Amino acid sequence: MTEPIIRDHNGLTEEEFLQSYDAGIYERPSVTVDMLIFTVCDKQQANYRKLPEKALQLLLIKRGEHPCLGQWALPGGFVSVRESIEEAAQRELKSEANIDNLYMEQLFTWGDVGRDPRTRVISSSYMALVDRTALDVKAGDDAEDARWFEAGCQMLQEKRTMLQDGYELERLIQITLSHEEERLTATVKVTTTFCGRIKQVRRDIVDSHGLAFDHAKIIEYAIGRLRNKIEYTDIAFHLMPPLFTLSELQQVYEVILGKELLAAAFRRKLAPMVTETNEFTRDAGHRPSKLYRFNPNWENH
Amino acid sequence: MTEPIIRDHNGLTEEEFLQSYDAGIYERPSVTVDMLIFTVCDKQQANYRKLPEKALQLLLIKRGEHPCLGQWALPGGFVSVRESIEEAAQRELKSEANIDNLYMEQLFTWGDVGRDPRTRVISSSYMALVDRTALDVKAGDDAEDARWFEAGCQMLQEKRTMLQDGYELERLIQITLSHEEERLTATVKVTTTFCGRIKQVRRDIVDSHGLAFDHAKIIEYAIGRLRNKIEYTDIAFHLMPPLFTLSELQQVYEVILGKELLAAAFRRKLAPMVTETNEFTRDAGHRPSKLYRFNPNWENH
DNA sequence: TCAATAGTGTCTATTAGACAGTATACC
DNA sequence: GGTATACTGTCTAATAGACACTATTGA
Repeated sequence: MTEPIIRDHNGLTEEEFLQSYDAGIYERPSVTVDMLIFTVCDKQQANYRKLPEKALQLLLIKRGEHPCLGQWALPGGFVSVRESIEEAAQRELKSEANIDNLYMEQLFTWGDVGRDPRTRVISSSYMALVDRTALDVKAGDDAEDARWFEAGCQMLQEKRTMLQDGYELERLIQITLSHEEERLTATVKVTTTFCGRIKQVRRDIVDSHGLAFDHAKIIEYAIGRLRNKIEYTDIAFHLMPPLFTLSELQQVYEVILGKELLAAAFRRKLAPMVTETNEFTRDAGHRPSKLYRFNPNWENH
Repeated sequence: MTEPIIRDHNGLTEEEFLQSYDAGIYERPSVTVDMLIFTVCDKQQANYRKLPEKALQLLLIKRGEHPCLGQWALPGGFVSVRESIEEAAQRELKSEANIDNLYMEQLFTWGDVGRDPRTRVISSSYMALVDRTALDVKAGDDAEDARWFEAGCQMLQEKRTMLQDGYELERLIQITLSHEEERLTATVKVTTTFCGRIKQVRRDIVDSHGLAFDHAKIIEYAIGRLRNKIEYTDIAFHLMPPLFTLSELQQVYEVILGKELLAAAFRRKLAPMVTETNEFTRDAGHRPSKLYRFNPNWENH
């Protein structure tokens, strides 16, 4: 690919141009990554026969510095000019959850002007899904400043207003994050406007108790995406251990979707995504359950 | 919300901390927006009776400066520290397509280190969908440096390699952009790795003729997203004029999905999304077609 | 009249929801 | 035996695909 040498209106070749290029003339924003690291864990079982309930958990870090000192924030940090955003996200993941190889997906890049009181900060959010049993316990669990919070997301209100040529839909969504005595809550207003055939969505934080910056918005967005993608992709398996029962899998779906599912239909639908093994659960106080493994080739039957 | 005054390990309050905060100590990347402005236009009809074919078009700008001088690029520009990313995207849209109010959605933020030879550039891509009939003709159409290119996206090769605990799927996807004599092509390699239950996707540009920077990757990603979202959302209507026939709508779906659809099933499926009017097409050389309007309330029947 | 599109009816295959009913370990 | 979960069978409703058939215009 030997291209002819092209000169610009100043008579410079590309090489000459790049040598004279001054990158410092414009003010630049800072770029950070925010990690949403989700897991599913077992809650205490009520009686020896009952199965333990599952809960969706999110890793948060207590801020030890201004701004938002003492509040809980998503793990994250600045992207250096010598690493890609993905690399920064991986680095953050390694340092916060001590995990190298896990599922990670870019969610959204948040770029409002007043997001951070220090300076202009643009932040790419990434969602990571971790199998709890593979987690290094030391990270997050005991550390004074990093904790797994049980995450809940509930709709408080839905208001529809008709306009001349469309409507406005305003939903108030409450985020709850709890870890033992600690309980953080926030309300996010999600406004969907449909005006003159154009659809627009905006998110505003109505109130936020104990959650740093605009992280309530990001968490609301992430849970929505997780709920959505679990319906038509296989991401849920990233939350499962290598061997699992179909009941456990169903519980994971139920806790994320926030509704009960019928076992028969669930099994039918997920059958192609799993391979059965010859192993069974034991000592459960009831009929043992067959253990399954994820089948990565399910999409091409 | 009067919070107690909290002091950090240096004894500073948040206000004091922010006053002493020096934003300039770290090197920062530049942040830009890249706009993928899609339309659907009518191609020449072969005979007076035939309906005109539809084509998917994308707006590209000829670069008048280094780097990539003379190549075609997505419209875009730097995000200033005093505007949000959305505002920068809107501004770019206004200046390139002269449209204020249209559908826009953030796609992905590209942050590899060597993307731009000038300096470290992180770029948020936005997809905008425009009804061609609402477009200001002066923008894009005649301008020497801005043109609508017919966009095509075709799979050239699919290769599946089995690994010990998973597989790797490598697809070569060819992007074609043409405007009269001008014809740009690029090949993007999309590698999906499924290894140890972790799914990862990466994109590499294999070759790129006439397309600036890594824009081939971005275009491939955008067309994929468009194809995907048209199946389960109503975004296609942003490409339609206020009144349209169901056949036109079907043609738009067909050109985006790259396959033919059966009219009966298509009409059944889209019926709830549209409202019929009393108007008809005329002078078509065949049976007139009823005109429909988008029904923004379709989701709650 | 006929070419070309518009629009409908219906049969079939597939899938999701509902729920009853059977199976099985462990205390 | 009783409890709690595991798992299957089957009826029904809804939906998608296929395709034949009818309708309607302008040249």
